Amino acid sequence: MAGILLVEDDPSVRAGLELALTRQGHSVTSYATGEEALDHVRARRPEIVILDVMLPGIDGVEVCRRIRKLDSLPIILLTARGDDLDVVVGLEAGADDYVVKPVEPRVLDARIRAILRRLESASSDRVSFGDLVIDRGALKVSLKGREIHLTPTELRLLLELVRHPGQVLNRRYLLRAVWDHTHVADSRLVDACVQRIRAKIEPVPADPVFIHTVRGFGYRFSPP
Amino acid sequence: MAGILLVEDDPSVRAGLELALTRQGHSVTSYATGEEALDHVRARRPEIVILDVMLPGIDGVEVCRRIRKLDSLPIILLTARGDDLDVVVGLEAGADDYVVKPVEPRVLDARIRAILRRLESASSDRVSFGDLVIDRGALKVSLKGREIHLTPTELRLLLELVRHPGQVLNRRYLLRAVWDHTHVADSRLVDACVQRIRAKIEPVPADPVFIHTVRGFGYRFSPP
DNA sequence: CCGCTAGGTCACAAAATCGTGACGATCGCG
DNA sequence: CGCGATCGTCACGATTTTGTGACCTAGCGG
Repeated sequence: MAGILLVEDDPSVRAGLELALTRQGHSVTSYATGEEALDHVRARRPEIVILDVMLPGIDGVEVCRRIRKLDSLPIILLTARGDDLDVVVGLEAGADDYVVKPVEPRVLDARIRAILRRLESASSDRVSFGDLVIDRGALKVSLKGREIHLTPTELRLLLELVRHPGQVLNRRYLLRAVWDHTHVADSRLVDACVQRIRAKIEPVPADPVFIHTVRGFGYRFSPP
Repeated sequence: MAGILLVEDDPSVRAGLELALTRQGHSVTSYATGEEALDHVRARRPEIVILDVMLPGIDGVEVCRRIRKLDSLPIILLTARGDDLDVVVGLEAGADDYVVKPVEPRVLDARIRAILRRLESASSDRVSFGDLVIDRGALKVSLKGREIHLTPTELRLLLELVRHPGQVLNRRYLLRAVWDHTHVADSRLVDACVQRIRAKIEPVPADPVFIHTVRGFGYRFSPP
C-alpha cells in the first residue's frame, strides 16, 4: 500500500488521526505544512491525501489546487469550519470529499475506503457496462449473465477499446495496440474484427450500443 | 446528459431537491420507492443516484447494495440521521458519499460534481465556450447539452480553429492544416465547410457567435 | 448610388468510408 | 493427418461525405 499522506498542523490532532488510521490498517505519513506535503506528493506519490484546510503558510484549499495540477490522486479536505461555502469552494478546488472535524476515525476510514473503492473499480479486474461484464482477470466476457465466447484477437481489441472508454481510437492505433505493426494501414482488418465482436455482444449489431463507429476517425467504446 | 436518479419518499423534499438540481443544470428523474428506482436503473442507466435512506419498503442502504450488484454507477446516500454508524454502514454498502439532510443544493451539487469529475478524469480533454462543448478525446461536439453531428472534415476544421482561439486563420493555412496540400487556393472549399459548421453550431448562422468572418483575411474562432 | 469583390448558399456528382459475407490460409489439437 | 476454430483479405453495395462550380448577397470604396 502506497500509504496515506496526512497534513495537519495541530500536533495532537495529527498524532491522534495518525494513530487511528494506522490502527485501521493504513500506512500513514504526516506533515504539518502544505509545502512539505507538496514535496512529498512530488517525490513519493501517496495513495490518498488528507488535508487540513487551516494550515500555516499555504492553506489546504490552495495545496489541493496545486496537487491537482500535478496529479489526479484522491484528496480529502478536513476542516473545523463546516460552512456551506467552504465546502463548495473546497470541492471545486478538486477535492474528492470534505469532512468536518471532529470526525470519528471509523467514519474517516469509511470515506477513505469509499474513494479508494471507486478508484479501483475503474482499474479492477472486472468492469461492467450495463448488461456487459468484462473480467480482465479471467479473460471472460458475459452479457446478461451468459458467457460470451470471444476469440483472442477479438478480446484484445475489446479490452483495448474498453481501456479508453469514451475515447475515439483510430485504426492505426488499434492496429499497433492489438496486432503487431506489420500490417498495412488501410486494411479492413479492424473493421472486420469489430464487426465480429458486435455480432457477439451487441443486441442489434446494426445499431450498436457499445462500440460506436466514428466515421472518418475510428471507433469509440462507450457504455449505453 | 444521462441524468440524475433521485429517490426520496417525502414529496415536498423530493420536489424541492428536484427543482434545485434542475436549476443547477442537471436532468433529474425522481421516484418515491426503492423498487421503482431499481427498475429505473435496470432500464435506463442514470449517471448518478441520489438515494434517501429512510424509504418505505426496501430501505436506501439495501437499494444501494442491490444497485451495486447490477452496476458500479455512483450513489450518494441522503439521510436525516447523521449517526456515525449509519455513515459507516452506508459507505460500506457501496455508496460513494453520505450526505446529511438538510443539505444546501449548492453543496449537494458540488458533491455530485466531485464524484462525476473523479469518474470522468479518464483524461477526456474537453473545452467549452458558452453553450458549445468540444470533447477532443471522444470527438464529440454538443450545443446546450445536445450532441451535434459533425462530419470528419467539419470536425477537423473546427478543431483547428479552436486550437487558435481569437486568431485569424487564413484560407491557405486552413487548407494545409485540414486538407492535404493538393487543393487549389481559391476554391470555395473552406467557405463551404465553415458554412456547414455554422449551420450546425450557430444559433443564427447569418450572425455567427463562434466562427467570425474576417473579410479579406480568413476566419476567427472566438467565444461569445 | 454604383460597381466590384469577397464571401455565402446551394445542388449534385464524385469520392471516401463502412459493413458484410465469402473465402482461403493457418494454427492447434486430438 | 483431419478437423474445426480463427484470422486476414477481398470485393461489393449502401451510405455518407465532400469538392466544385454556378449563382446570390453583402460590404466597401469612390
